[in-house]
Amino acid sequence: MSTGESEPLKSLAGDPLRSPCPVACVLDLVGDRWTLLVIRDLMFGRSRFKDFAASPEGIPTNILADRLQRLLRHGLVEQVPAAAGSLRLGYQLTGKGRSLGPLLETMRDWGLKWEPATKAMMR
Amino acid sequence: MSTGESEPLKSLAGDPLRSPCPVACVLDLVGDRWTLLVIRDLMFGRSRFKDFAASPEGIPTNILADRLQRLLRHGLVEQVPAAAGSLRLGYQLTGKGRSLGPLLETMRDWGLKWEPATKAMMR
DNA sequence: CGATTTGCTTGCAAAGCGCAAGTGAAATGA
DNA sequence: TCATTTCACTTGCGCTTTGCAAGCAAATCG
Repeated sequence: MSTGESEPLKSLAGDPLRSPCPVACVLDLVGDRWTLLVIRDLMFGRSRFKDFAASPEGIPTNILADRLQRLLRHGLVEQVPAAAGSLRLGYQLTGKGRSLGPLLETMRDWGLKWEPATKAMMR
Repeated sequence: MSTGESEPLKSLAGDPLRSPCPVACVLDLVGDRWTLLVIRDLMFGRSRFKDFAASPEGIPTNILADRLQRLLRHGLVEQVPAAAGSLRLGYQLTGKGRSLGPLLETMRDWGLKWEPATKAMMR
């Protein structure tokens, strides 16, 4: 049966997709000025709220809290004990999150090539 | 001589950089929900304002105008006559803009792998 | 314990976004 | 040629998001 109304597409997390385009879908996840910087820090092995907040770009703490929630919701990040026997939780990338590595590398290489004022950090 | 104040880094286009990180620099250029969709359309050979506006994501025309200006300013896009003998102008990618191809492909592949509701278009 | 650090939340002003409507120049067609 | 339509924006407006500062309770440290 058909209603004549087409259902809006839904992402895995339940959010409506703007279109079936995979690029648009990725942008709905990480298409802002901060999210991929947090993921970059996670790739470097950082795991604590304060570590992300201490990065040189200076992400506001309310934005950081929001982005971490969003990454948890979408399964890019998970929470683990911050240290052995600690009550606090830290964050780490899931397989899905880690698989954004090539995307970050591609962005890094493009930035290095076209913006001479930038420099890659090792660690 | 030194003032004790460190100058804020500037991008090629003169905007201040948030940090020397090439990833942060790229995000300052294309880190939003629309810019890379316009570049995607340009990669597909589209060149006119109305073509971008007609894409299924439905970019608002004021945002589109703003993003095209910004892409021009940063040298990712240039203007050319829309047709032979036409007074109107169309847009096309510069070498710098076209070199974002691998980034879009990486995003597309990630989206296809992790969001089953998406589908790549050929042309 | 008391002091400090951490991981947030809240309040607020400013900026950006999204929708709809408007505008003037260019192209089209009769 | 001249009316009509299309195109490429621009404007206005309400809403959301952002960014900064301050506040706060729980966890950790000394």
